[in-house]
Amino acid sequence: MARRKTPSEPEAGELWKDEELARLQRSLLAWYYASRRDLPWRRTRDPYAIWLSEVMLQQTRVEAVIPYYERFLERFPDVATLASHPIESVLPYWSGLGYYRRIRNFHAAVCEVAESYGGAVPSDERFAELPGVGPYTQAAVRSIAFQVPVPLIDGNVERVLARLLLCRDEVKKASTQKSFHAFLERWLDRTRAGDFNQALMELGATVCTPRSPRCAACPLEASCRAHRFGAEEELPRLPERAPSVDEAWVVLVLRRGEEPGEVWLEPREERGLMQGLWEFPTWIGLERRELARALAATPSGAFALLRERGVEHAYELGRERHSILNRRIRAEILELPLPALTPKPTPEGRWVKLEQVAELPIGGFTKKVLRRLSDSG
DNA sequence: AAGTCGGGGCA
DNA sequence: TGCCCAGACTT
Repeated sequence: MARRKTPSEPEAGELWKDEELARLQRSLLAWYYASRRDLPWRRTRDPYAIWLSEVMLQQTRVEAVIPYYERFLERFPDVATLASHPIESVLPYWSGLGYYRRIRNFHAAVCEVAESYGGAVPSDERFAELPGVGPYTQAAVRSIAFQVPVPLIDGNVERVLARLLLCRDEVKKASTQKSFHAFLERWLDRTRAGDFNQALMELGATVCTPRSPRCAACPLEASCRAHRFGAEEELPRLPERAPSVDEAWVVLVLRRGEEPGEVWLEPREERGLMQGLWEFPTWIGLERRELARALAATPSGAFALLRERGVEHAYELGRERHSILNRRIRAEILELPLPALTPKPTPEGRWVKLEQVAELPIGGFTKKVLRRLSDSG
């Protein structure tokens, strides 16, 4: 009888014997207890803190999250504290971390927990109804903070399973996710779901890495089908990424007053990219050729662009590289002496004391420019 | 199912 | 320079 894919056909995972899954479960957990990293959110059992860590860790590396996590938790240690502060005073603690929608959703969700759940994070299915809580975060918080026996799938788990099962389908496809979920339902240690889930992610983060996986150190090596066929590096299959685009910025720094003085900042629109974040006036979208030509001139080719706009003098503060999503940005930062270009406070912008910039939400690039200003006095 | 949404570190 | 990270939401 010919093999054919039907919904009733056993999922790939069901080809594994219970006995082998039980053995792999034990070696994975043993490895985890012996090798896990000491991370801040592994030192707490507080659902709020664990939830915060999971939100920060979305699409963001552990090392990048740690300082933000500690600063945020110090300022907003619990549901009641966070819920009692407006989003405007919370946003600055996310400045530079990226994906700013996450903190807006988290704040809204925590407010809902304060109002509708008496401040107690719900451990049941209602948790998944909160804004910003998707399939991954729902399973992560419920299993890690409440020991609810639900499996989870993140980028690490996708990689480990694609290799272990030698799955050549795109891991993001709904059908692949479904078969991974079915496999995990069998493999999951239901008495220690939180540890099991973290073990799988930890393995993906530290051993079963995207490139050069350390198979010799892997507790699943003997059973890994990709390793058996030397196919580790080919997996997992991910959807194609949009090609990156070069972008050139000219960033204008306007200062006034005694050092450290004030700088002129403008808020981004309340829609689209980095909504509501404050930034220096910026000319964006110059052609690479145009900026290259401008930068090639002396002392700064961008001055030519300024002259076209009636500005005669400017100091070059330096150049900066930055990346936002698929954009690779090269920026030239210019300081314009007043009154070369003197803006008036409007709803679109205002003077901000340098010591008070930290109270405004800003992005990673603005942060880099500000660091330059304080470093150079 | 595809597009949007940050930023950084590493081979 | 390309890759991808403890994803969720909108269309």
